[in-house]
Amino acid sequence: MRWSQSFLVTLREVPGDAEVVSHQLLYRAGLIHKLAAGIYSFTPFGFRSLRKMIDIVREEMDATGAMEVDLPILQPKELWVESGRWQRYVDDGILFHLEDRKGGEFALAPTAEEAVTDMVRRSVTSWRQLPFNLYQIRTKFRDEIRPRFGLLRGREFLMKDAYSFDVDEKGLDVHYRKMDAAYRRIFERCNLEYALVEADSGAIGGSASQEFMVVADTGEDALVFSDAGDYGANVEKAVTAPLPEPWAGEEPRSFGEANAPTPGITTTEGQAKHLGTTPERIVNTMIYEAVGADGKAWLAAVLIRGDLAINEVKLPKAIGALHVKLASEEILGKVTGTRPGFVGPLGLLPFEENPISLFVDRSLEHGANLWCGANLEGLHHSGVSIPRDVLSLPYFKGVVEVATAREGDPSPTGKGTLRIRRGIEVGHIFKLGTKYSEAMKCEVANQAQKMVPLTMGCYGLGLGRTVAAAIEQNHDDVGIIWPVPLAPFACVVAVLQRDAHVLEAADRLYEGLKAAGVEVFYDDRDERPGVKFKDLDLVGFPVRVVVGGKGLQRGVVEVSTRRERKAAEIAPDRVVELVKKTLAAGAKTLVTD
RNA sequence: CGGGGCGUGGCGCAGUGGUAGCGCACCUGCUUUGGGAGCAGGGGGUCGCCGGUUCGAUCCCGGCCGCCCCGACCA
Repeated sequence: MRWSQSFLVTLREVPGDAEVVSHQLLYRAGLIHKLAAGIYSFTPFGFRSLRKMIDIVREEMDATGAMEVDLPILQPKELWVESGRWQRYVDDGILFHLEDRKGGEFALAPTAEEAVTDMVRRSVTSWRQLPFNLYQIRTKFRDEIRPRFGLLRGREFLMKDAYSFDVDEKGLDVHYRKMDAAYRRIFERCNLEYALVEADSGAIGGSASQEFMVVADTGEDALVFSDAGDYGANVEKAVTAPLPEPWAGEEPRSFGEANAPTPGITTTEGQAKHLGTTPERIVNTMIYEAVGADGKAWLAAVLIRGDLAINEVKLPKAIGALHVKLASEEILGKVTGTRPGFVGPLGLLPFEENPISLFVDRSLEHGANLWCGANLEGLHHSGVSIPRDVLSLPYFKGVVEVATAREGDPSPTGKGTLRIRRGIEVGHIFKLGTKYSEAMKCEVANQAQKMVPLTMGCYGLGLGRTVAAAIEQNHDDVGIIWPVPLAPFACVVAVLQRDAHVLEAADRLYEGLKAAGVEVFYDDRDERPGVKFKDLDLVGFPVRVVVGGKGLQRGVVEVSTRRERKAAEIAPDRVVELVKKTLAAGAKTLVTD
């Protein structure tokens, strides 16, 4: 492909709405265009990279024995009502939905569990037809509350989604491990530094789930790792080993003998300072409105050490609720008689005739000689002992583990301490179990002639997002440094002068590389050398061949890799061989012999 | 959904109650040609949309739409 005949337009300046580096570079290199918030076009160049991503994913999926299918994006509401997801997704506002001319409602699918389960249940009747794994690579739609960062969080995006079907959990394990291995190969082929973390399975539901995260400072997710290398989790899911207890070995003092005023001081730090203690000794009491699986609302009080924060993703599961949110100050006032800052666990009033449910975070289970709010404006109780004063309360319901993991906390594996980094979620694999097959009656006869719901897994991988993540990890201050497998073209030939003999030499090199099977682009534009160098660095061709009059006089052209940007002078007849060797080695450094 | 910001040529921006300007990009010519050239000439904008105030609105006011950031939320 010659530049002079291609549709490639680079930008000198960054469009104002591009915030993160992958977005800026995709834009400047002329690979994508924004059509609306979170909706992007791929140019021919951008699409070449996306296509390579597609091919890699397809190859690795096929290699596992998974079979490609094509499921509709436009899906009838009834299917989504059947699985129970319609209301939830509409309420959350994430589902694009529309009506046909007769008033029938449809969803633009954000995932395809329903569609694939429907197809399977109509075709499969016996365990003998199992197992299998079906995947597709198709556009998905999600009306994200806040699309951002270019391809990293779009409302329309390309995703590979796979769904495995087994007769039992054991079969699911096999599929899950295969997908895990395939994902590792995919991200390794893309030259990505990635990490595996345990994740919350969120709205899709199910038991085990793992996220594949590309480590990048611009990532939207916080990841928790053990520095011993044996633990990783999304911060939403992360747990720690029990924290050191500052009160260990102390004799519990009696309750309330040193009650102290804390007038107008509502922050934990402020109170600790005022009371001459540390935040670890302050009990924070948070009142939540919880909604249970039966749709009933109730109130929960959760106690946590003052130096810790409650993880509101972990909380619902821990206390047996579906959703939680912090109670309004009005409700808070009704059950505690005070305002935030002075709430404590003792003497909490029933709410609408139902006693409040009290939970204690593990960090406080053995706590002694603590301070807590007195449920009176400006007063704290002293000498609080959790086992003595709190665990005995009639509305105490249990000890839970709901603290947010922090940098430096001990790893739950017992080895190492936790570190927090940021990452971009590029893949997510779930063990769904029978959630959808039960809801949608997708059953087969097992060997004992009993009808059983199929055991499912689902495996998502964001393709555009992975391409963007690859740029986040592979760039410098002048442009993209494509990993060879994702580069729009592996190699570029640039001609510096349009003199006949120079052009002729460049043409010959370009044709020679093409004939040798190298994916080569040819910058044959009538531009000054400086312009070309800048553009080629920006677009990020892994290997560059520069043909100029001065070099030709000495019988050489210049070859370099984008990553090193160190040129070597090479005789033209050796270029094809060296370029091929360099590309085969990943184009990190130039192979010159 | 709460808070903040922004909509002016392809991109980045300035500006004014009296018919709109700069830089980059683009076109033509000449000179140039190894890291975003110089000079000269030129084309391109219903100033997001609707309404109001005004003799007159891109500017002031109201509404709407769109976009970006922070937060909440979120496979």
